[in-house]
Amino acid sequence: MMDMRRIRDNPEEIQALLAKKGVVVDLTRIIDQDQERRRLLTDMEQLKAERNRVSLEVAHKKKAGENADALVEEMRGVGDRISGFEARLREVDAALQEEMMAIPNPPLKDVPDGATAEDNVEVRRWGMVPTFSFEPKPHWELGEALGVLDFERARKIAGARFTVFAGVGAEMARALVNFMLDHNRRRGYTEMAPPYLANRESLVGTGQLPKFADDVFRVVPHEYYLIPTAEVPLTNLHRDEILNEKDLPIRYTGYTASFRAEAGAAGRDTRGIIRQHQFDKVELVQFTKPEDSADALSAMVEDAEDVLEQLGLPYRTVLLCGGDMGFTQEKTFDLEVWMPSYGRYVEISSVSLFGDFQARRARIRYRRETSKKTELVHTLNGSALAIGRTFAAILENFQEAQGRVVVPAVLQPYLDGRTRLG
RNA sequence: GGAGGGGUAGCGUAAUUGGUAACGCAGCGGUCUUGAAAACCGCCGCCCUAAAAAGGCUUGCAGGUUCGAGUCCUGUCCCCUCCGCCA
Repeated sequence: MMDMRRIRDNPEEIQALLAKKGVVVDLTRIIDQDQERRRLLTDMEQLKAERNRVSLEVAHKKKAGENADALVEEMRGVGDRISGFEARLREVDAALQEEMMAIPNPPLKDVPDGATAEDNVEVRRWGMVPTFSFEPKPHWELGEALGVLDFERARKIAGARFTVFAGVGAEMARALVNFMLDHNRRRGYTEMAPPYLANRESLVGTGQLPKFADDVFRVVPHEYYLIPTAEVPLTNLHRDEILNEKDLPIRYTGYTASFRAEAGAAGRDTRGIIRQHQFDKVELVQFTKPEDSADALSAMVEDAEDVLEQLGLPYRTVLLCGGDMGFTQEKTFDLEVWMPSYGRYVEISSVSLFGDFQARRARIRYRRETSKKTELVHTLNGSALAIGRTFAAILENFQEAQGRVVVPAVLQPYLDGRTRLG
């Protein structure tokens, strides 16, 4: 959620920034609502002040054995007026809240203009795109032939867009998780293993709800949601908390499964394991002071990039243009791994800065040592990395003519020294 | 799931028949001291405000009764103990 004061002070600037995300909003109504809200609030508080004062007087009189009926009678009317204000305030508040919840986080000024992924700006490219002396196979064919991916049986168990990692495949998926967690831990992140189900409040906090209810799985009849990313539980670790300045930055890494309904993506990436209802991911989450968040973003991008470099996978890093960004982000870098079957780079990590947008929704603050004031923290997160897509990239990039696959050196210790699949 | 007990500031505890949240510890600042400790004084929940004053809010959460609710009523969440079930 945005800072209302920011909207009040610079509506034109906000509107221009939101336009970068392709969002057109009329802020004048919100500004009017906010004005109305604050007017009601001050009027009501004045009445409450009167009530508090007179009630105390009643108490004194009664204690002294005097009659206070006149005052009580007078306050009865005040009480009714307060109730009236409260009711109206509730309405205005709810309406304003709903509007505010629906406004995306405006991108930072240095986010490039553009409408689609075509307009993203490549900032870095690493590694050699492999060339093959034979016809390379897509990962779904390699995986089935090697017996490490079983789509058929996953369909029987759950349905489309699910995969069974079988045998050595399961081992390698787990090796990837362990490798990434160890990697991130060595770079200063504390490992956390959170719940995979979260309540409504948590999803509102990170921004998935109320607007994107169609994208997440809800566990009926309970008010639980399957987490669409570890960002939800890891960020909500500190919801409704006031952190100590000296504890910042706080850095977490965690492995979880992630669940996405992908309601709008029917027909895209239907083959293979690129787009699944359930996938594994190792996530990075960070809480920083506002002045530190920009540097933290760059560092987090490097942390994720290093995972790919350790694995030897060719990738490029792009700065997303406004039109390709999500609802909650104010700046996002995507890491895209080379995927031979696609003949292009495919997103394997997304590293984002959220400013105080999530912190305001989730009430995550810290106390400044100097001023003793509470301020909202900045939150960031990024994948390091998506396990399924990494798995697919390894199969495709490191395949050999006979259909065998070379295991990256850094994974071999996690696989009893195994050098190849197949 | 059932029965009972309990949620008050970071922690531990108070609060006459309903009368407007108190105390200790910890923490912060200060006095004193060569330094430290002790002692003493002050601060020590949140919001609103550029800030302060003033004001409002705050006893898990949401409602209700009342001039006034930590206290009474309803709903709900969480924790503890026991029973049941269970990886």
